[in-house]
Amino acid sequence: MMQNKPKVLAVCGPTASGKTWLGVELARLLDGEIISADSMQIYKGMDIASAKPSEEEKKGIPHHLMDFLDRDVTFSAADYVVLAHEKIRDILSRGKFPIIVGGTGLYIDSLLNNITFSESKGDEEYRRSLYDYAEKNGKEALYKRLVDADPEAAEQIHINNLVRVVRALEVIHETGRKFSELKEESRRVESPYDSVIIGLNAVDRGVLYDRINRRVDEMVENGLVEEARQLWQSSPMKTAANAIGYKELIPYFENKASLVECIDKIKQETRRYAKRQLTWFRRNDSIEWLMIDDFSEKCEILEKCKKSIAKYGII
RNA sequence: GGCGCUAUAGCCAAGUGGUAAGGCGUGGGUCUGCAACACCCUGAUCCCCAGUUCAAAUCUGGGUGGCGCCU
Repeated sequence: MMQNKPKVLAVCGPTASGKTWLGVELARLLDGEIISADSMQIYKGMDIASAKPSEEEKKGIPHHLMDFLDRDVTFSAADYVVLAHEKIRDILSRGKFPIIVGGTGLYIDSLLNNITFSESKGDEEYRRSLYDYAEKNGKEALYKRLVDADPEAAEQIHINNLVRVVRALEVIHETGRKFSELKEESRRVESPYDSVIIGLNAVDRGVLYDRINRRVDEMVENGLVEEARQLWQSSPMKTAANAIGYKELIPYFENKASLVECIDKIKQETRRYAKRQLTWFRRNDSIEWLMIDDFSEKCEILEKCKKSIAKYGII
């Protein structure tokens, strides 16, 4: 363990677990600034669906990498990592404490583990040709190409996972190297940070699901449907098109489903998303978990959190 | 009160004599440039009782529940 690496704090957990609130409180406590690690809050607009904090909720704490990209721009974990490292350096140079807050597991892990993504930026045309190939010859045939080119990578990617098979082949095509080798090399450089990760979760899954359901209802009260309608009628989105809360409402706009049905769908998709987030974070055993249903008051969570980070010498 | 229909996993639902499809949800998992993505794994002895038969979720009778109609 290197001694003089700067300390960085991260708050992760499933959606609706209270990350935003805890992050702000910690920032106030530690004289810190927040760097969002959320693949949707990155975008401008989409305020309600992505549950961006209001100015009031931010309590004057600077929030970085949030609300700065146009919706028609593609963004990825590789882009995120570059920007986030910059922000951390910047915050540290001003003597402030960087706090990463978000639910996008890939972003957080890539940043904290200092993953260096391969040079391959993505060749749209080649990518399309791979999908065409799969369409014409079957996904088995495409998978076979990966097995031949990089058996180690093929072993780790399921034959049905077209998206990943295509990406691996694309990287191999562009770099002339094996995907599995590049992946191996990407971990070589040690992280420049000494990170402490706080994870928020509920012992009782039902507690989390109730919060999600309630929050979706609040979003609707706050104008989610109008926000969605505007996006639906406006420019096409790239990465942002994946956001939960918009695509589920389209059947309603097209008069193919009732509003209630669509809202229920949003709740369900959000619950499933939370579950996936949990499987992602749970495998990281360096996370200090805080169970939100153990506390009746928010301040108790903060107190418990202070104790957790005190162990790492942060306070 | 009478007549008809129906009863399969949390929900929807195939199967009409040979030993329970599928979908959804749920739970678990994978994840290195779209990650709020993509993908994988996951469950039942068929309402109850009796009978027919080598063999019944599948046929017969009765019971119970639901749906519809009639007086």
